[in-house]
Amino acid sequence: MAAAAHDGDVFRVGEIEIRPREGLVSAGGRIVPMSVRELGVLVALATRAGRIVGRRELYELVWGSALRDGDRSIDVYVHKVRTKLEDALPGQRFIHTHVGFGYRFSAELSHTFHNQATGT
Amino acid sequence: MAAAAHDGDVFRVGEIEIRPREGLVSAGGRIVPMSVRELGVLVALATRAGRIVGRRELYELVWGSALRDGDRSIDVYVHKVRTKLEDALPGQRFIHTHVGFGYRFSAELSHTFHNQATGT
DNA sequence: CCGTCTGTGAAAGGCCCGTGAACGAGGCTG
DNA sequence: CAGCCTCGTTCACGGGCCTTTCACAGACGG
Repeated sequence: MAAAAHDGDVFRVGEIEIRPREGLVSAGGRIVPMSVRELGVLVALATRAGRIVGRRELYELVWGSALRDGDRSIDVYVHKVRTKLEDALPGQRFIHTHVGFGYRFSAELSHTFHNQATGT
Repeated sequence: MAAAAHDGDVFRVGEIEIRPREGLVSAGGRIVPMSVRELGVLVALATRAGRIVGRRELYELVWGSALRDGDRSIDVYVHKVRTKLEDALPGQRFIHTHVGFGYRFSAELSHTFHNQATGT
C-alpha cells in the first residue's frame, strides 16, 4: 500500500527515504538536496500519504500561518518537489493533484499511455 | 443490502469507498478522481442508497439552489459519475433511473434481469 | 404516433493550476 | 566591502480541468 512507514525517524514511501530530523531525503539510493520549504512540503504530504491534503491545510502545516488569497507559494513548491522527485525516480509520480480539493502523495507509475482508436 | 455504511468519515457502498471530508473516492482499491460536483452527486445519492432521490431534491442537495426549468446539469453529472464508477467496476451498475421520479443508488449486477448477447 | 423525459457527445466560457522567470533578502567567499 | 550563490516570494502567461449549455438521439408512456 501507499501508506508511509516510519522505522524510528525514517519515513519511507516507495523508494523514497526521508529523515525529517536530519533533513535528508534520498530516492533510489541517491541523495536529493532539498531546501527547508521543500522538505516541509514533502514531509507534510508524505506523512499523510494516500490522503488528500487541502491547500489551506498544507500551507498551515508548512508555513504555520493562514493561506492568503492569491498566494501561489504552494504551487511553486509542489512543483519544485515534484520536479526533484520525478527527476530522481523517472517513470513514477508522487504528488497528485485533485482539482478543487488538494494534493495526494502516493508512489504510482507514470500514466501508461493507453492507445485509443477514436477516429477524430 | 446496498445501504451505506459509514465508519467514522468513510462511507462504503459495495466496493466503493468514499471519504467526503477529503474528497477521495476509491473503487475496487483504485483511486477514482472526482470533481467537486461529481463527488456531490455521488455523496448525495450514496448516503441515501436504496431510496429514490428526486431530481429537484438532488439538485438542491448538491447545487444548493432550486432547479431551474430546462436545466440538464443533473443528467450530465449523473452520467459522468455513472461512467466513472462503471468504468472502475465493470459489470456493476450503481445509479438507477426511475423515469419521472428520480435516481436510486444501489450496487447491482449489470445483467440482473437483463441478459443481452449482442456482440461487443 | 406523439409529446415528454432522459442519455450522451461536444462546444463555450471560467477558473484553477503548472511553470518559467524576476526580484529581494541573507549568507558565504575572497 | 563587493560579488556570487541560495532561498523564498511574487509575477505573468498559458494550458488544462470543471461546469454549464446546446443539440440530437433514444426511451418511455398515453
